[in-house]
Amino acid sequence: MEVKGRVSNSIFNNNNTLIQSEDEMDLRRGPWTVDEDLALINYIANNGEGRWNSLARSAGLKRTGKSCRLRWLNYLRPDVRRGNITLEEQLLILELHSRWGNRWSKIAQYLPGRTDNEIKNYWRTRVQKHAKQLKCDVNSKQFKDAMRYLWMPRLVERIQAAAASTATATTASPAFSAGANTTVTANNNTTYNNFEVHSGNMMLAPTIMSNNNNFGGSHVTQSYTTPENSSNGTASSDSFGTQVSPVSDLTHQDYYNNVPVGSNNNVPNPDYYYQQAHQLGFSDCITSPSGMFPTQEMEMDYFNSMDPNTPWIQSGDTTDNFWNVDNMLLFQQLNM
DNA sequence: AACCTCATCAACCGCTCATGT
DNA sequence: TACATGAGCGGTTGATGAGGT
Repeated sequence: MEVKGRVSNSIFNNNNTLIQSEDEMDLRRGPWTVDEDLALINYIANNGEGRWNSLARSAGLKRTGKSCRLRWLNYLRPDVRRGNITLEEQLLILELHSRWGNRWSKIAQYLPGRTDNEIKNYWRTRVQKHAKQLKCDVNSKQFKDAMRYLWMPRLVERIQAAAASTATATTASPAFSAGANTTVTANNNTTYNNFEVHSGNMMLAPTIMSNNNNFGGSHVTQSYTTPENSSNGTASSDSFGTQVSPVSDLTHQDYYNNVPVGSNNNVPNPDYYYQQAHQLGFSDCITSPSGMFPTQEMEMDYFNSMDPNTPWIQSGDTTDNFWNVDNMLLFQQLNM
């Protein structure tokens, strides 16, 4: 397939004499062919990259310099990492995006081998999908809270679980504790079914058995203890001193050096996210009534905004759903 | 089998910033 | 200092394939 298009600049020689006007040029657009790729790779191998407009001409490519640069950086570069975004990478993207917003190229610097384009695509297709499911804007406070206090800790747990299952032949330690009651009554007598224990803090599931969507004044009156949690309340205060460096001048290695790791030593400590909330002034984080949100207000905002028909439980890709198969099973057990 | 919908991702576009003259 | 050019960034588009009906 050959797609021809106009270019934005005419070509001049060293004497600034017009060699070829825009209209005379016959530039290709659209998908790159294997031959074009080879031409670009060979040229860069011999001459290096940079000066993309002249490179395109010298390499005999009927492409704009921009197009060559993009093709090289996003696809042909030898250190481009391909394949699915890992859990660790997902976590990092969420974390860094919460700091920097849509600074894709900056975020990409912290994910070796990943391109800004790839991260941007990930964000648009996966993350924004969740926002859509929750019927809230991806930049809204509610969604950011959900991301920080639901999604990210969940990712950390799953990373830990994966690491644990790799490290030992035994079953990965469950992030959830059985035996918790299935019904919780709030101050306003709203009854919540279908909750789970989440890193020792109870997390309300979306199925809220209430006739009243207004959470005014409500909070959950029970808390739960898990093996992980048993140390949270006491030890975490000591570890609050661990901080990630200020945003501006972190290097990629700095970042990894500063994110506290759990006992596994390879993965971040899930407490980290709760600790960060604490540092932000949400000192109720760990002991909040529901354990889910740093403040009751956040919890109310979040649940008030939720549509009871939100499709939280979905089939398909479990790598980025809040509710994966494990959670579903627990969910069912708790409600038998 | 044909059609439709949706997710994914490569590629393009317009803009800004940096650098050279 | 002003202008031209190249490089890079973020937003958007469109081709493609997978899955559902």
